[in-house]
Amino acid sequence: MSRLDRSLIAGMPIFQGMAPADLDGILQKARSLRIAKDQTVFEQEGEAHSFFLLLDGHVRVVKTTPDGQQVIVRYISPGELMGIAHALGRTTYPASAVAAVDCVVLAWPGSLWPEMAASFPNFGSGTYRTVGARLQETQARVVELATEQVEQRVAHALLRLVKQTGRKTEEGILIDFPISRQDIAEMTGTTLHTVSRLLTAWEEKGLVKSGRQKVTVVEPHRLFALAEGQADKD
Amino acid sequence: MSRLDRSLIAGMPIFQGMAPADLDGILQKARSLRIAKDQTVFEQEGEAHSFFLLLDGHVRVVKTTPDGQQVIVRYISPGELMGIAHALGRTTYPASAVAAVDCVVLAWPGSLWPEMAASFPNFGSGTYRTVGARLQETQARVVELATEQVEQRVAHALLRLVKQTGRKTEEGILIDFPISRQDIAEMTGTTLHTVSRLLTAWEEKGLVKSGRQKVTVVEPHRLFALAEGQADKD
DNA sequence: CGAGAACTTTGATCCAACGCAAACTTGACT
DNA sequence: AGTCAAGTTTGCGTTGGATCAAAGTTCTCG
Repeated sequence: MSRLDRSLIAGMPIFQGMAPADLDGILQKARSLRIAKDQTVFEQEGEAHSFFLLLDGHVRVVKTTPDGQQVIVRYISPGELMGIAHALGRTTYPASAVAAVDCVVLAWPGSLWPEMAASFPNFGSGTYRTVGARLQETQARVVELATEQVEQRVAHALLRLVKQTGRKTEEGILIDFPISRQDIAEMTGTTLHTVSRLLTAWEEKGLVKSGRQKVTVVEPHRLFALAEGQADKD
Repeated sequence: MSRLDRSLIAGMPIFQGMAPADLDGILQKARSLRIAKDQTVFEQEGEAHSFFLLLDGHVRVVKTTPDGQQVIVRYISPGELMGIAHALGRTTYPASAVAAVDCVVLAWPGSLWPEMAASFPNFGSGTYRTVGARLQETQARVVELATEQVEQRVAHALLRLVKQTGRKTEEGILIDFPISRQDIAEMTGTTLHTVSRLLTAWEEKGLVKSGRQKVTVVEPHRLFALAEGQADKD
């Protein structure tokens, strides 16, 4: 296994304000893994043996219902923790994590969590801040699902992805990993058919450009207005 | 202000395993407040000056959208913390808390949060466990809203309330505070009309008994089956 | 480069649930 | 005990999206 350099993680919010020696200590305990596209990092209901930090790539966190329906809980971007079941006092993962593209992750044995949080207070509190932030996002989503129409929900979902992982191109802001109509449907509680119709309609109005597993937001402001419920003229 | 006795809080999970002296220390810094029914404990967007522990009563936590729609995020039962914006690094409350009945709460200045978490590690970690648990519940709700029909969602909501605050009566398990059709609608993302129709239908089948601001679950098992998607015979 | 798999589009139909409207019931307050 | 407000029920028309069905595209890989 190759040696892990502290520069890999030094810039990340979670490790903010930690001494270089501490970073090295943390890295010493980590394994780094390469996860091929469509492979899972961890599996729902599986024994929570590890927790992870995404170094490179994009991962989608998916919950599957007993009857096989899937809901995408969130997308993980580089620098974010995932599989932190241990921090929540769970012994099993509440969702699966699937690589949306080839990924590189760091993994620590879950049993290390308590001592890491204790030895590196910044790491512990950073994790809790992450959990708190996710609670708020998730509650915002509950409000969306409970009060908004599909069109607004899909618009919000795209805007969130743009903010999280948008990459500027000459056409607009591209969502920086392959994402299908089905994926968007699973983020918003609708069907791929409805998403397809919405994207087509938006494309005709010049709000977005989209193709196979690819969405570019051309006019974020108008899409935002739409997300907030103001119907778009023309 | 009356003296607060440590027996008030000694049995609560959050304060588990804390020395009597610590409990006294914590209580010393608390004010106790009486909140009349329908009064707010704290208000969405308001400066997060305090965090709270519910001693007695029931509180509903409500988010209001810009266009005035309301969503009930959760009900708080005695022994639970609320308004812990500070623990999440917020300076403003993300929702309002309204007393569903006359309540008694303890309040601490929000500025005290960091030192309390530091001086009483059990209290700090207990809070984080609470936040983690709420994240999981909230994610479960997202899955519900995204995949289930209204009937299943309402059934799930009632079962959750029964579990949280159910009181046995000779008719069945009563939800132990006044709750209107409108409230149930705001918990499940539907309308009071639909809730009313569902309750009427369930009452005819003998699953529940309900009246003005009152719901009793007569046959939890059958309601559960319904919540899981198995249609109820007859 | 040709075939098949994966993804997307589009049309047609249907229905769960909403929105509106009006009546009814229950409790609270005077 | 009578009035009013708050909460609930119920009917009816409408509709946003789901579902079903089929064709069209774009990749991938042998």
